[in-house]
Amino acid sequence: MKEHLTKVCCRPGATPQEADDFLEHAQRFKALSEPARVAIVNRLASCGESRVCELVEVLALAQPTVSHHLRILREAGLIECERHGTCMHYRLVPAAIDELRATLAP
Amino acid sequence: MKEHLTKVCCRPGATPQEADDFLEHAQRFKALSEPARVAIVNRLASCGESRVCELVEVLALAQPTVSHHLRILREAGLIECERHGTCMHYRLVPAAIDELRATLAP
DNA sequence: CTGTTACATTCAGCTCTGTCGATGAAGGAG
DNA sequence: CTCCTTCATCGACAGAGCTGAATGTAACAG
Repeated sequence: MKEHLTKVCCRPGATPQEADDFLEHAQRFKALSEPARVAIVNRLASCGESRVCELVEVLALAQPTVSHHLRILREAGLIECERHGTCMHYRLVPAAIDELRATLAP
Repeated sequence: MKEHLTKVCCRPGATPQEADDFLEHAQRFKALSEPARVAIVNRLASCGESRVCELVEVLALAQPTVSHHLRILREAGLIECERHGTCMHYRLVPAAIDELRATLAP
């Protein structure tokens, strides 16, 4: 798939670098392509930090499902976590959100 | 799924309206969750307009596949089209891109 | 040590989605 | 009218992704 997108623009210099960018940007957007994950990001943006058990209660989803979504957001670099005793505290990575918004700029 | 996301934030006023927003935002992001569609948007942003046959050549994908992606972007409101003889001319809807970027604002 | 709490991972079922060949529809060209 | 070009739609298949029960892991209490 990736190598199919190597000559995408009018200008001659458009090549494999752009294909990588398209793939990377798509992966970032895919992390936000699920309502539950948008809700998690919204919650973290509002409250600053949340534990997993709080998100489970708020989203009304099973705990493994929430952990799955948190993993996807974490691997996309949009959120990060830190242990506090037995609890995991999740929070946004503002720079990643800014970067994602920048990819939509004209 | 939608009704699961009705009590997502700390503040008491967070309710079904937010659930709808999460679903709507997720659908917009999903439209950009595929490298081919990111490439299409990038192409239209660079060139202003493109015909389908041009996109087929540039993306190296089958014509039904390209039409499929164009349909998803069109139904998401991110692009629009117009007939010119036997050709369809596709272009971006800048307002939709702006709105999408606004949903990532703090 | 044992037990408990909080979370991650594994596994299996199911749905959704990307892909493309075949076909259909619409608009010129002759 | 017929033929050709351009694009949309249909149908089928394979792969990806969401979901949750069961299980594993880490940290703390006693």
